[in-house]
Amino acid sequence: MTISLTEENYIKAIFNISNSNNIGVSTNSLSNHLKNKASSVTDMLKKLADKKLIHYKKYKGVLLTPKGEKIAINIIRKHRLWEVFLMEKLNFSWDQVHDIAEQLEHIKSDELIKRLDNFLGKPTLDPHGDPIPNEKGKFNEIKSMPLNECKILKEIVFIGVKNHTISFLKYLTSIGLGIGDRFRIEAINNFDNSYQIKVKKNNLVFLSNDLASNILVKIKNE
Amino acid sequence: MTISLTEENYIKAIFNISNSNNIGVSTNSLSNHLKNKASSVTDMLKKLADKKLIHYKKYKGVLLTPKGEKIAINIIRKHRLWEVFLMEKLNFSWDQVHDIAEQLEHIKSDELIKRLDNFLGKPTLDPHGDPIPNEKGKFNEIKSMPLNECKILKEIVFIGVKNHTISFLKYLTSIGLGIGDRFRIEAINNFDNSYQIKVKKNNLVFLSNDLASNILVKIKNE
DNA sequence: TTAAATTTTTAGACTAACCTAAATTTATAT
DNA sequence: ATATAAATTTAGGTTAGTCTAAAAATTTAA
Repeated sequence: MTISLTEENYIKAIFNISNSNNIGVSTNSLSNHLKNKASSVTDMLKKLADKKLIHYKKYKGVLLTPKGEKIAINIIRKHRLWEVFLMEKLNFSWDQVHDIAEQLEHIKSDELIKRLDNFLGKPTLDPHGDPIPNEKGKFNEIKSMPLNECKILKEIVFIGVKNHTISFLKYLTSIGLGIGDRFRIEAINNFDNSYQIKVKKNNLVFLSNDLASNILVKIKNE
Repeated sequence: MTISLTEENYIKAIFNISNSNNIGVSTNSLSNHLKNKASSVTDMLKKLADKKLIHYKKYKGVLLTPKGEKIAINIIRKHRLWEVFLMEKLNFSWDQVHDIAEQLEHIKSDELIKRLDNFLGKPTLDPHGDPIPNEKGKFNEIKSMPLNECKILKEIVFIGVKNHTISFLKYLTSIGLGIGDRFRIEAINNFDNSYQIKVKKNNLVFLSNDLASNILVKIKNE
């Protein structure tokens, strides 16, 4: 069975949305995500259901079948491996890799991905701290929390982002924050729940609660 | 102006055919090359002509405009750079790289190609000995001749192939012949113009004239 | 130089993936 | 509980790229 580029993008979108919401994916959420009209989405859902890639009942939202999920995970694996390649080997910055990987993820060759994985040293995390599923599709889940859930002053490790927009990533770079960096919560302002943190030897940085909610961290030594 | 993947493939085909025949490309030759019906080709030719990528006059065959040629050369540059990557970095063999590069050549990012080129050390030849056009589209033409034009026993350098099929490439590998290798013409059989050559310390190998016509060589020290 | 063969184009249809507008179903709010 | 709002689907249309069959132009060969 061949799966078109467009079908791949729908499957990936269903996976991403259901993974963050953990419930049946609505037609409208897909329509927003893919910037297509809801009626176009309905058309495609019928097609994917015919191919047994999703469970679809009119008006009830969709979920991937195991077969669909396998395809989704493989695309994500390819996307993240290519991101590592672009950053590690071609020296792109973490805010430049997404759009190119969005194209590369559709290249069809299992052998290519196997060799790329080896070439990169079988990485388990992509440049944004997201886990790379292994060849069998298993994710190595990392326990993390949004920074704004830390309510005490502590030494913290920055391990990922929730928001992947270029501007957000560039902002983090501008305040000297990169994946794996340690920093300290110096103050939490209780009037607006904003944060003051100190990254390495840099000056104090103020972060709104909203911003902090998009920074994934773990407590040092935990 | 955006150019679809299909349009890119037509442009590339026109370039390749006109470069080997050096004359206007016929509808039928494109039809054969692309394995599409001639009527489909005609449709696309009209579209490419509207976009000023080809010169097209009904029944008269086509040629690329400078604009079209620039696009063709860029695709070839990308194709060949990716082939070098696949072989040099991912250890694919020279008979495996074509099909994957056929997909990778359509990835759109000038920055990516610039960085890939640098990463690979700005190679000038691909794994089959074909020249890689530089960023400005200039080919470094190598003077070569088909082996079957050598009529005297000589020391020879293997620098390219005319036939790029997997089976031909595998055959050359099986007799120990790789790009850059030197070998000696030990005999030319005048009844059928077949060749006997000695590659390194290997035994004598017999090559039909037809086979020899697909092996591009230069005379050593010329 | 004209008839036959070949090549190319035109005409009309199909599919995938999109769209708008209207109809239908489900959710929400008095 | 029912009217209104929101979400979803259906109906019908468009475009890109393909196809088959028929018509037209060009080439070839007697």
